[in-house]
Amino acid sequence: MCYRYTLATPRADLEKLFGIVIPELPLRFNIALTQIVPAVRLDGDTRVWGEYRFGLIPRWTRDEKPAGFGNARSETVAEKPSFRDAFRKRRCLVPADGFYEWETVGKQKLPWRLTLADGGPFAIAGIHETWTSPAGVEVATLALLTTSANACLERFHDRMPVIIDPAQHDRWLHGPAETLGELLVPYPAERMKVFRVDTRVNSPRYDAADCVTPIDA
DNA sequence: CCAGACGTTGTT
DNA sequence: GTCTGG
DNA sequence: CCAGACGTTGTT
DNA sequence: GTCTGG
Repeated sequence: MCYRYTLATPRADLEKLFGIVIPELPLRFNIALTQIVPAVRLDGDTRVWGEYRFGLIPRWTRDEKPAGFGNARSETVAEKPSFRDAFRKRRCLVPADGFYEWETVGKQKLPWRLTLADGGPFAIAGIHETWTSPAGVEVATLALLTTSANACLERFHDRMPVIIDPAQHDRWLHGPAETLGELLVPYPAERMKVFRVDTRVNSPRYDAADCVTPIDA
């Protein structure tokens, strides 16, 4: 699964990956739920950069402060009432350059970071939804799709985020939804790497460059 | 008809 | 233990 | 996902 | 909002 990730890639590299102009953005070393994150979506046929609250809130949610859903299972996203409209009509590409997983050892929670083999940026399959609060405030929200895990996730659990290859970005954004099943698969373990990082990552309030520094396992 | 659910993950 | 916040 | 709060009253 | 259960 994926509830914590990083986006600390220079803007120029993200512009190259997505083929659009991107505004200056802060380097992020520990993105957590409820925070504002960027994503690429379609406006008509044009890719546009937008900002969303991480944690999708279904349109019909009446709570004052709903938590929202950080992840949606790709196997069922097309049917679930909370996600199906977004999956059909509001898919997005969520830029990242790594994500975190935790290994529980006794009482300790030890964080690891997973990246692509070359350490470069990639896109996670996302869906977005606009929620209107009881007070009438509109909030753009998103969730990340998950699939079964590859061997790199073995020591953590059996889910991982769906990573969309650059060659498939257009297909993910344009659909149609019925044809997207083959994109919602585990990324090859051979093209990823995984390494321990400092437990300071555990606190979602800690967001500094040393979050991504490899340490000995 | 109305009420109530609507979701993910990991852990035990 | 359980819920909320990030 | 993990961290941190979880409560009341009166006084400063 | 929409579907399911009673």
